[in-house]
Amino acid sequence: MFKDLDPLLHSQLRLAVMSLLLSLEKADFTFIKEKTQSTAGNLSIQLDKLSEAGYITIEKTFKGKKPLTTCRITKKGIKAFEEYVNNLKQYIQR
Amino acid sequence: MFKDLDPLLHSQLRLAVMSLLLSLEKADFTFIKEKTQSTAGNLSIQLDKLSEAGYITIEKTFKGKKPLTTCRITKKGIKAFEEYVNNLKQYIQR
DNA sequence: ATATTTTGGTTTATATTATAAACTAGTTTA
DNA sequence: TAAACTAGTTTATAATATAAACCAAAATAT
Repeated sequence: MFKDLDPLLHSQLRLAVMSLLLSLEKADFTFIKEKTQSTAGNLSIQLDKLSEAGYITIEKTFKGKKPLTTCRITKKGIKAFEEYVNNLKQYIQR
Repeated sequence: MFKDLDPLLHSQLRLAVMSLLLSLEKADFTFIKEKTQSTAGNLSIQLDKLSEAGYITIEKTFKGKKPLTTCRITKKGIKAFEEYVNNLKQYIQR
């Protein structure tokens, strides 16, 4: 009846990150932080978890002299997101 | 951009309970336990939290000699659920 | 030139939440 | 009458989220 919801995606911040990346090709740390209104510490940890799971890639470079962390969603991440949304529909569809 | 998701509803088990009650008028403990595939202990705690928040009512009676715990969703619960779903749409709508 | 603040993060500690295991009280079945 | 089952609750532990503290380099102000 109720399919399990991927616990990695069933988190407000991680879901927001995935939602952003899904429509954006790529996004850097600061941009994601602003859009999701998260603290840097929390975002850092949640990005690591998504990366750890293979749902996003994290690339650390420099823009001029400043560090730049760029995130992208992976195919695996897109698939997981879609499945999550499908499962979630069972819970919220009236 | 991303509205906060009511943390009380952003939990797989509590959301499933609310989803059930929304379409069912009332449901007893054992029925909810079966439908949600949850353990009694976890369900007991999550029902208390929903009740504590005023999202459901819990009525304890007896069916013959056995205890019977009946749950119903409240108006406040329905409203909270609808708002949760609305907010959630920002995250999952493609 | 040097002290102060800002940027772009990470790490560590703590509070919250979820879950499992153990327990209670009474009932039915063997 | 002992064993097992029903219908839960309570307590302990594991997992998660979050905040606070920290770090290094760069930019800005004095």
